[in-house]
Amino acid sequence: MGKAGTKGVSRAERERQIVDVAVEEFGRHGYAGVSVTAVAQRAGISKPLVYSYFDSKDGLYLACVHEVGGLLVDAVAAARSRSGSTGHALDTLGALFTAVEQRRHAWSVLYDPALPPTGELRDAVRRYRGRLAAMGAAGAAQLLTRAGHDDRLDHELLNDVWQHAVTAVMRWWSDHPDQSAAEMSARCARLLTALGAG
Amino acid sequence: MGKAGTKGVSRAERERQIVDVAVEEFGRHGYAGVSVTAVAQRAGISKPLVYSYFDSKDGLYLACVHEVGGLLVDAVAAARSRSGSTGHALDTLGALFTAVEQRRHAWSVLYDPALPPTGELRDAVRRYRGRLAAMGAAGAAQLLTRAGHDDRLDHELLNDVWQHAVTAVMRWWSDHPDQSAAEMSARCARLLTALGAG
DNA sequence: GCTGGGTAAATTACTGATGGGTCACATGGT
DNA sequence: ACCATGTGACCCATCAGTAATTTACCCAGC
Repeated sequence: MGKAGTKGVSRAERERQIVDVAVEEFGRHGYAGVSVTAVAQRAGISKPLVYSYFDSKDGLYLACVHEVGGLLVDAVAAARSRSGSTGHALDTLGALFTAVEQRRHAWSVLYDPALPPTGELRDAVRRYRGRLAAMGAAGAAQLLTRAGHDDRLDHELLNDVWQHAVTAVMRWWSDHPDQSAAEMSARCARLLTALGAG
Repeated sequence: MGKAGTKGVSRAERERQIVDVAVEEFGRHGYAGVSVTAVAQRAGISKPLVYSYFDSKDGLYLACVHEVGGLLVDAVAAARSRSGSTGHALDTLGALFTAVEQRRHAWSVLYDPALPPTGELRDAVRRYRGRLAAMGAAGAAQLLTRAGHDDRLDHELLNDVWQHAVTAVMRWWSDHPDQSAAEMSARCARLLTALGAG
């Protein structure tokens, strides 16, 4: 690469570039599978610059978490407010699809199962997951109570299953880049009706 | 540690011990999150012995894959033959629960999303996943065709969602060690009926 | 019944590569 | 001249993988 010296890119702009690259890399290969060097190279800069802006690998991942966490939470909240408090699953899914159509690996950043099990990173991830679960699974709770079940652990488990199901859809979408958000919505609509759930 | 020299443990027995430990470690922390040294320590032996028996880290993981792959495929096959070719999802789940009650991390070994994307390991995992999908999702295919949908990609996606849903249940179970296999079956029965699927 | 060697079961100590993280320094704009 | 932007080179821990060696078991032949 060329010599040192500024290239006319402001810190804020550079941070956005780095986070963009990092979200895709972390989403693809997971926290453990990505090296800071790799992110720096794909962003066209050197490793110390990443550290100068984000302090550590965890700091970089944390920035990604806040980026995609905010995106997803906002999308689901907006969908819920549009379709009333009894938001159906399909509306939530559709909102997620359009929100991440340009950044399809965003979801995986929040749902990497191999994160370091301690520290601030884990806490931030859990907070965002919790907020998504609280919103996305209000409908699930309705389902259960309507069926006469109100076991607390049942609710927990159903939440987990729902979030993993979304993960499955998102990963499948990553493997089928030709599919549009609208097509994904239609596909999920077919699946949901075939399953008999509204 | 003590000196060198045999401790009166045969190779076959030692291999079983190592694979047992490795399945748990790999299931907990994923392929990338486990070092061969850690497996050796938890098995009470030294690293070179692991290499002498399994050649490489991939070789060790491969042994784990065959172990749990065989276990799971056999369990699902038996459940299917018991409940006729139109095996319901609940029977499959119950068979899985009892099969892995003593090794609850087995499923995660087959469904680690961060495996090295090339090589024999990936192929073996894909084979076992494929066999499980073919059996477990025959019922899903019925669901879709009965609802009038026969899109090939829809089937693919539904398969993925089903397998991720099982992953979710298995991970939840790992986090709730007090639950028995029977309780898990009952819980999943409640969830399935609440969802309206049979 | 002892002895001695062949072999299986083990270990300590190394190597080479990679990855997180740091330092001293270089460059460009204002 | 100053500060933000930017880099090459380095440090240290860890990890996959590999000698070289050491100990215990087993079984011939005397």
